[in-house]
Amino acid sequence: MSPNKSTRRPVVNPEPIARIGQAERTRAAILDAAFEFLWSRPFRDMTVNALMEQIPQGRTAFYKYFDDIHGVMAALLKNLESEILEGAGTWLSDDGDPVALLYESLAAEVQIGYRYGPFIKAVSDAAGTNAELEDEWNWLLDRFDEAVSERITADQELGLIEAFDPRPVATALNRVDAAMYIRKFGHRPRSRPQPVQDAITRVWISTLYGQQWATGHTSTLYRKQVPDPPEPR
Amino acid sequence: MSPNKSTRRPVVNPEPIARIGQAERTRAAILDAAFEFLWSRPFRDMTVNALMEQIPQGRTAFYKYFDDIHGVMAALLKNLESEILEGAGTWLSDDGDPVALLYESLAAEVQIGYRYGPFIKAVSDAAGTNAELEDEWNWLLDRFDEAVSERITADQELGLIEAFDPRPVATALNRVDAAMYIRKFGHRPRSRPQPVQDAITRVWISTLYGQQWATGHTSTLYRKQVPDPPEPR
DNA sequence: TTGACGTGGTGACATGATGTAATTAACGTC
DNA sequence: GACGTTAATTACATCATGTCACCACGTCAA
Repeated sequence: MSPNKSTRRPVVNPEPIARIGQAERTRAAILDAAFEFLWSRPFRDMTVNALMEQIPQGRTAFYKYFDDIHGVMAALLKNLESEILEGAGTWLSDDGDPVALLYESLAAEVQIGYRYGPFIKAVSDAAGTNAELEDEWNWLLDRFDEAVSERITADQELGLIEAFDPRPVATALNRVDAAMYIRKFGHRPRSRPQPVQDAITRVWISTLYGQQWATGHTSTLYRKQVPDPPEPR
Repeated sequence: MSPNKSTRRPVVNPEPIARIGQAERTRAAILDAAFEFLWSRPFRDMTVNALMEQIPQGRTAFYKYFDDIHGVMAALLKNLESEILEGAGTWLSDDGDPVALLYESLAAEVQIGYRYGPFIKAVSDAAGTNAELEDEWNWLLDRFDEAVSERITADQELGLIEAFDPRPVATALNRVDAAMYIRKFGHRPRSRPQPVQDAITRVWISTLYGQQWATGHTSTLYRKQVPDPPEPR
């Protein structure tokens, strides 16, 4: 292991010890600043300047870590992707009463949609301004469509769901969810999650398993004449 | 009625005759150029420059007619609004078999969604980049929600639709449509309209009137193992 | 100790889109 | 022929973006 004169340097520990992780920390600081920014302001106001004013480094340091502002969104989306994906997995894989499992899945998904509402809206907005990000976002949504589609097919073979072309219906149902999260949870103050969950659940269950299963699963009894005001906060 | 010397000028015909309408024609030319642009390229590429290169006037003439590029989108949206609104009116107002009327309404709406797909996507994208336009777009969608909600309430009182909070369900159903048009008809080549119409129809009818009415109204028989390729064009 | 090297960061600059202000050309009216 | 109005242009200021050359600092080998 003794390096001779012609060896440039040992391959181990190539980076200066004291500065290891500095790049990672700066990069993480940018991502944090972006996420925090999007919590209170729309994506359209998020400039490189606005982000870098929140951390000690100057503006151009940004370009050491990301190509542009959409690169930040792509990175944030990737971070979140796993959490989003695992949230709604119950109905997609488990055995048991399909209606009950679907209900549980949707409830969990609505929680995630509520929690990340402003960020989901930001990704959707950002996708409109950048082709690559649009592709990634659509690709993620398409994976949902595919997963739901497969589950529909399985239940159709079991006779639990009527025979119809599953893919477009899966797309339609998934779009309900995304659109509702963006619309109802995208801006603060966010709407109350319960009516959103009830509506989504009703649409999914009615479409897939039949109306008779839908009513029992809306957790609040609906009484006419009682409007529901948006939640303060 | 004879004007005396102190009268500035007669109120009639205040503009020079030969140039009457020039402004209107230029404005219309800008709107035409914008619409044509959006037919083949995404909103994010539509700059003032790109628009004004398509007509004889120079770039800055643009600002005589619109505040910015979003002003163009707002004007286009207003032009289209009437057509969009009248298309889906059948189910909302007429008497007769509600399922059949809903089916007709959705079929008409899908036609409009197909025809204006790229433009609808452009409006949606533009709404993400401008607060005023976002408000107008949401306001238009909300009017749909309100109209559908009223129709649901009416049919609930007739016992045709189960009792549930109509507003969130109306929102959810309308978002299915908008999201599907944007996703399936937003880029060219557009997807075939029929599977979209079938899926939307199924979701709406199942949710409102019950699954048993849905199947008869999907116009193509679904056979498994037959994938549907996107339409060329 | 010293000099080469790699890392993280900065300042100056070029670019491109935007929007405004002063100005002009055309034309009709009086 | 002077005047006013309208449509449009030229010149300019601004702002966000992205790149490039350079620097400061610390490590390591000689």
